Amino acid sequence: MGTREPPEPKEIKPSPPARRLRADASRNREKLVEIAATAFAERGGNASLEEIARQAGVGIGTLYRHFPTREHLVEVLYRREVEALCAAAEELALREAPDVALAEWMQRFVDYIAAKRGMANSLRILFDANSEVFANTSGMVALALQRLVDAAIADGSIRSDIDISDISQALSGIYSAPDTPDWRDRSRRLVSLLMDGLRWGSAKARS
Amino acid sequence: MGTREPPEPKEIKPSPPARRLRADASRNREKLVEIAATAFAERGGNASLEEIARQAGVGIGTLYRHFPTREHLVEVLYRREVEALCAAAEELALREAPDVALAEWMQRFVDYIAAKRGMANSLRILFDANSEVFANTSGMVALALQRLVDAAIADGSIRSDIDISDISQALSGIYSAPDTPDWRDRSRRLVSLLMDGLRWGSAKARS
DNA sequence: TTCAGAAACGGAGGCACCTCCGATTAGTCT
DNA sequence: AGACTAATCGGAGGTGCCTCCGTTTCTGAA
Repeated sequence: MGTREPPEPKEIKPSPPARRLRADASRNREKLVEIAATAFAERGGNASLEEIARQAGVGIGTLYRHFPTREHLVEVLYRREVEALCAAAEELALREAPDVALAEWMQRFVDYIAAKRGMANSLRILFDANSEVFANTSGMVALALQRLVDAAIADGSIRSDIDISDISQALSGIYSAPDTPDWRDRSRRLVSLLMDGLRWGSAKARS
Repeated sequence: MGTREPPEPKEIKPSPPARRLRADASRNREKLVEIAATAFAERGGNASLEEIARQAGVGIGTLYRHFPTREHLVEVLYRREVEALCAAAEELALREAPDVALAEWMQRFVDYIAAKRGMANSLRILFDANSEVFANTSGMVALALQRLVDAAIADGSIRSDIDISDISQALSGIYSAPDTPDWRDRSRRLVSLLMDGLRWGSAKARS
């Protein structure tokens, strides 16, 4: 399998008007994204596009029309997952106590990032080609985190003298740890450790 | 052309004993390196290995036996060029006045790095897989630079209150400038500007 | 010089990438 | 309903990657 240079970047740009897709087209696109999501999750950035097309019951040409390059496809999947992650934040905020929601979400975030390791290269290329993607998505994630943190502070369940950049940095330490078999357990412990730190000195702890 | 992830790193390690190659083998290897050097220079990191084998009048299998991965080949070419660069330093030191030698060599260095832009990806993978390569080669280059600078300082033709890390940083500013058509002219001017700075306040300038 | 074994050769084959274009079909107009 | 057409489909085809293994070439010892 080659490890060639990226081809000349071939503009990854938003398709301007985006007239409504024909029924079959949008069906196929949907199916492709679905299949691609699991394929990339399983096989990492090396998933075969032909295999994806085959599993989606679609010709390779159709895949390439919808996603002219591997990076287009990666972009769509990436956005999709970021949105899911942010949606999870809102959902957790409604369902759980603020500090529990925050803890749970941080764990998901770490899992999510860890899963992306195998695609580092594709993502790097994507961000190079279209830095907007990175700006948008990281903004969304920061916003989700901000809300969870604000809620937990307002509720008095975590201390108020930290901000999300502190937390981001702590999280990055966790997910960049070496990739051992017990990685996930370790990261769970670290996240809960972090949470304990956040709870310490909170209004509730003081009371 | 794919932009897949790197395959699992497949050990790029020194071949320990390296028994003498059979005559035909070393002939072929030589030819391959030769051809590959120009192919990579022209087409960047995307040069086709099959094309290289073909031009060398050799089967693709032969190429892969000598260089099991693209990165092995890149490594050999890279080392070769670094050695040439260092050899040029010695040669210039003998032939030219110390400050002229330094100026000329810095220009070559910048050209050299600029030529490597297209292979950034392959080099990155190579360095990840075998960081020794990077350590060795950058050490060699630093040493070459050190000698030229020492000679020029000893000779009094440049100031003595700088060290090579200052110069390295200045050079990196030059070669990381945007890749416009007049890039080379600009870099020549910048190098000569840097040289003037180095000469200023030197023993000779003071006298 | 001869020859046997080791070493090297080289290309067929299998998979993947991506393009191109004739066949097919969804949606629209009469 | 039926015809029209633009959008979509899908796969053949050319190229590249890399592996595998039967064939050829070299070399050192007899």
